[in-house]
Amino acid sequence: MHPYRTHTCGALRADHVGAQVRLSGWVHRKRDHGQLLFLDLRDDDGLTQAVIDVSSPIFREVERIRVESVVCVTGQCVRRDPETVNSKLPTGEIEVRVEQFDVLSAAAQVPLQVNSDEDAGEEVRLRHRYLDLRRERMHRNIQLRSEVIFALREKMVEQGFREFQTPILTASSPEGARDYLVPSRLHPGKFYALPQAPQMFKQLLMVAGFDKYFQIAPCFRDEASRADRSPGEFYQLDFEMSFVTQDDVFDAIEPVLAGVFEQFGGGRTVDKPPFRRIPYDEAMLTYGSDKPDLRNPILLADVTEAFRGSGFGIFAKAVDKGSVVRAVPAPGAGGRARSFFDNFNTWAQRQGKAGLGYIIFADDGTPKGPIAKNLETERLDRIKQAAGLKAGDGVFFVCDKASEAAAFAGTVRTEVANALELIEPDCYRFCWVVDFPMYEFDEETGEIAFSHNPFSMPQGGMEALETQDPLTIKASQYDIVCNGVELSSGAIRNHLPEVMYKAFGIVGYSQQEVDDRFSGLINALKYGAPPHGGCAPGIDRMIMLLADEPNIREVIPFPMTQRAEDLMMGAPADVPEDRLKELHLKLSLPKKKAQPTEGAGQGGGNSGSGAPEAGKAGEPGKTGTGG
RNA sequence: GGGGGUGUAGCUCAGUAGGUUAGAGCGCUGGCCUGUCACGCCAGAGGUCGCGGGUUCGAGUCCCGUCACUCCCGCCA
Repeated sequence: MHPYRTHTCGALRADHVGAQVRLSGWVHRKRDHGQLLFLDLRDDDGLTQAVIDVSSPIFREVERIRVESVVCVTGQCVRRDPETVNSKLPTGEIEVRVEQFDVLSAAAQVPLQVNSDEDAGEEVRLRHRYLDLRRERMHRNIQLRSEVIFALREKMVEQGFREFQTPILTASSPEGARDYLVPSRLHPGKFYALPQAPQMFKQLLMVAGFDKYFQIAPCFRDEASRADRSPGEFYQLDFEMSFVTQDDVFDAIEPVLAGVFEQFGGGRTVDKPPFRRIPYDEAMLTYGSDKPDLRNPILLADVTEAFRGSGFGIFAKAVDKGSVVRAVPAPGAGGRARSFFDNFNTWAQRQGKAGLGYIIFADDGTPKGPIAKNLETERLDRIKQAAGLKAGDGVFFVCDKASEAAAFAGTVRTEVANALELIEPDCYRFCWVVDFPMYEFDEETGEIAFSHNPFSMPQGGMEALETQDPLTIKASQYDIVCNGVELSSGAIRNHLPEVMYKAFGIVGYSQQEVDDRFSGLINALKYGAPPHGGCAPGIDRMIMLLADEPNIREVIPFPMTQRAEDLMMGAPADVPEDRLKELHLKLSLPKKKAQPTEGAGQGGGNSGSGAPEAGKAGEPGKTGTGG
């Protein structure tokens, strides 16, 4: 007999009755009746009940075992009496009579309860992640993650893609997020950067003639985290294709995404390819967002003209000064109490906005509310028409500069739909947002800047760059969005060096600077580069959607805290002086506020992390180069 | 960098208007219980109320500072 197990804990069924079996696993739960004891034994595969009674010489020993200990149980698989069958368990028709019992590893009292759905605090969960991951929900999430990634690989290969690896130690990429840096021992004062994405490498693979690339790519960014943004590192399904148009890219990835969501979406409705395509400008106007949630039926409307020169002075004046008015319909809210609308107004003010005007159309169509009193019937009709309103509806108004109005109307759209419970349940709604602007005006610097990826091909190519106002040029840039979550962005790339120089010239880079900063890529483009493009959907976010988790850390086995610390491993950590010396580094730490040093660490007990208290390690990253 | 929330037993939380001995459930320890499956019953141990300072006759509660976790803005595809 195998020293540990003949079966896994989810395997035994009625047809195993009579067999001599051996199971190993964790003691999930104990039910001690004094003369009779039940043990639920758990492993990756499932749960099996083991039973022993007082007549056994090892009864006392089994009785002493603590939950979460790892044990090996040997005995006969027996059928349960019909009245004691547990229909909730796949193994519920049988149980194992304990004849031999070996403790493989005893557990101390656990700091969080594995066998409970009760949520533990995030800090405890992260500090003892191996215990947290034993819990059913987390265990399922991580298993799902594995299956989704396998399916993605399978489907990408089916589409003719090949998987490649690209360097982790690489050069700092000039645009975008802050890099994580790795000091070089052999090159004093120089640093590698961890890739924010394998962007340039995948383009170089295209130049190298590999037609279709993909990678489950780790990406590193030293930026603040959010509920949907993992601190430090995350994964993308990174891919790139040669000799393609935007439509070819969409055609390639849509079946992969739709397929995975179909397969793992738990029966929720999934949009069929081709997904809707929404131009950026329309997205901002109609949804108030560049990542529209299509589950939300509310469509915004521009009603600026209805207020121009109207009796509602606040808006009329603002419009004269260049503001716009966006209408956010609240379908069916006409019957709601006045307080429903006023609460939105106070909510808006708490957000630092001027307020949120509204009109209520009663069931007989009578317009009510302070704004309605100041508008003539023609104006009201115009608003009704533009926003698609009917009797029994409400409508909110956002009045502000165009960009702010769009963004806030988008927020209101979400809030109103939530309040009215209008979000379509149990579905995945996909769309592409296309035609992003190539450039934007940077209010802070007063200069023109790339609005997204600088390596995208401007629509209209060289001619557009030479003849158009830069702020009107669109990029061949697109985002894929699911349920209002931005899964990724992608682009048809700029593969022409002259166009590249020109594009960078517009934001103030000289040819020399472009050569200096992107030498790898720009040189490669000079030796025959295929037109190419791709995209990189975020894998963690996909799994988050599939697992229906509100937080991305719930689908990552070992995430860091919001401040990018690993509480379990103690990273980032101080390093000994001689290691710094070897790397030619000298610390120049920020001044600490004078503060009596705290006593012993707050970890207390046997946290087991082994991390020395080490005071408050100064901000990492503020390292100055030596010599 | 800024704003919000949270921090009380190993875990999840309650703690009323500042008042004497800080509670509950789970877990833990001991006892009882032969068909439970969130087993049940009885008893017990366990608390620097995150930390530091202040106000007060008196602080878990009020004030200031600080730390940690978290949500949001900035930032970031």
